[in-house]
Amino acid sequence: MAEEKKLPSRSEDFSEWYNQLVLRAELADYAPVRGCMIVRPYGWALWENITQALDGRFKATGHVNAAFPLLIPRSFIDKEKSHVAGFSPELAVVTHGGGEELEEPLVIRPTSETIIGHAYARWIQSYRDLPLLINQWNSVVRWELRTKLFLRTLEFYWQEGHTAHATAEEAEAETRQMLDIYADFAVRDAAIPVIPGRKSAAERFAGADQTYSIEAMMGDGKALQAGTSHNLGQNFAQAFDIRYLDRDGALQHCWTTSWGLSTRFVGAIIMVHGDDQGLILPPRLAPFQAVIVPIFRNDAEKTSVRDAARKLLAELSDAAIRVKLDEREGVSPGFKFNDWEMRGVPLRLELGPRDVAQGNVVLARRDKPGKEGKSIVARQAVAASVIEWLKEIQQALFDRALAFRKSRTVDAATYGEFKDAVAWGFAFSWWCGRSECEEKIKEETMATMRCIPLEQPGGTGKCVYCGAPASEKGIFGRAY
RNA sequence: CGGGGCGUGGCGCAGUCUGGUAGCGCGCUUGCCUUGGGCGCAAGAGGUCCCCGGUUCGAAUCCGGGCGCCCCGACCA
Repeated sequence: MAEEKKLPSRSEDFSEWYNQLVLRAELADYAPVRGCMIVRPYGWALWENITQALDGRFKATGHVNAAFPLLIPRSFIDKEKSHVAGFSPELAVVTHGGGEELEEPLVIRPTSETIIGHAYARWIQSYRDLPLLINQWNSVVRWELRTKLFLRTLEFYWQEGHTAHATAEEAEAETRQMLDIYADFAVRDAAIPVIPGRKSAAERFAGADQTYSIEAMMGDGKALQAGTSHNLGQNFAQAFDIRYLDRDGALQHCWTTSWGLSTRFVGAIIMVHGDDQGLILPPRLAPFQAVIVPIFRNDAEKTSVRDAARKLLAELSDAAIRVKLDEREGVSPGFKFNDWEMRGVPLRLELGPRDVAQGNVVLARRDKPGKEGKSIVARQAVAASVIEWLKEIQQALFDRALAFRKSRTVDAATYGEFKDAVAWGFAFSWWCGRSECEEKIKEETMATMRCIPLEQPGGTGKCVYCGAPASEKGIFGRAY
């Protein structure tokens, strides 16, 4: 078989493996504008499943969806001083409309804190209006210098939740609740182990008092921030006059939060689970959980196999399994096997004349290559087996990813150990909390403080860089 | 913005050094044959050689300028 049919090896050239996989699995394509991405139907189907998994959780916790405008007056961005500093360099600005130069330039939203803050100021009068819990699904634009499909594109799709509360405690509880929701989604639906934690001041969102994130380790040992939740304190409330009258008749500023998870997460799924054959999708998010490949030699066999395959399709669909029957003409079963493996379908069902005659179906799981992952299942037990196997695969993917992360995470106590650790994975080390140490580490090792995990070992130690007393350990790693 | 690579049918590339008929593989179309791991055979379709200017009898090729894309760093979800 020709080399060009294969992906570059994941272990030899992770970056190129990733790029080609995204294109060949037909998740996305390059757009005419640099750094922009066309999300193809298969990629969008995956994203839709992500959105549904999250949206259900948002609604279950009292959030509602709305839509705010794409265009924001330039002056809005300038109202919150650290927000301006953080976002100005990467704004796309509209200067003309209807053939005329605009009096005030409009920016294409890089995030919507400002325009939503403006609306909240008008909507919130009383403590009775609180909390206000709104989410929106949209796309935003940030003029990034270096882009990569899904991981960092000029325009990306995401959800951004924006809430306003009466007290600091409520805002903090909301911020943490949403972080928990992201972590739960990542673990249960995407089979991606994540480390929930607090960001350092240097890594904080522009305009936030506190930023939390879930951090995941990719298949090359690098870190990816997979979701963020910000406690904005009263910063935006003050900048946009979001105030309410409390029970005692006193005028108070609100406490606000924002939280987001983007199409970047698709990149995480690819980089955590994929292998040299292509994608491996977690069953709970896979557009197709199973694919049926019919096999036949002549017209007589074709008819009987096709009829059997269609019955099987109906039966599995009735069992609420997302299943696809591949009836494409003119391509061999072998081609289809490879094709669906590239696309990461968790389970393949092979149905040929032998199987029809013997009342069997051959099941092949995507996460175990070759013969090891194949078994023959009695026809009447197929639906039950598929459901069982999908659960098993979901769990196996998580277990494998967690084992991988553990194998590449070192409790580095010395700076020497630390440098070795971040060259290929994570270091979990004591940190004094000073930005100077963080900065030096970054300069010398290219590793950044990913987060201070919520889960701490307790006790105290010495900063891995400067040796000063430290009360918390941080996760460090090279990041996307 | 620094470093590197590259622009030639849809995709991947050769041809550029040394100017002279635009080529190969894959893909695509049609027909036959195949189908249990990326089938085979045959016949076809498809190209402003990134753009502009210059040199020349003649430019994909040489010279000048521009544009774009990808990769690696700094910034970032």
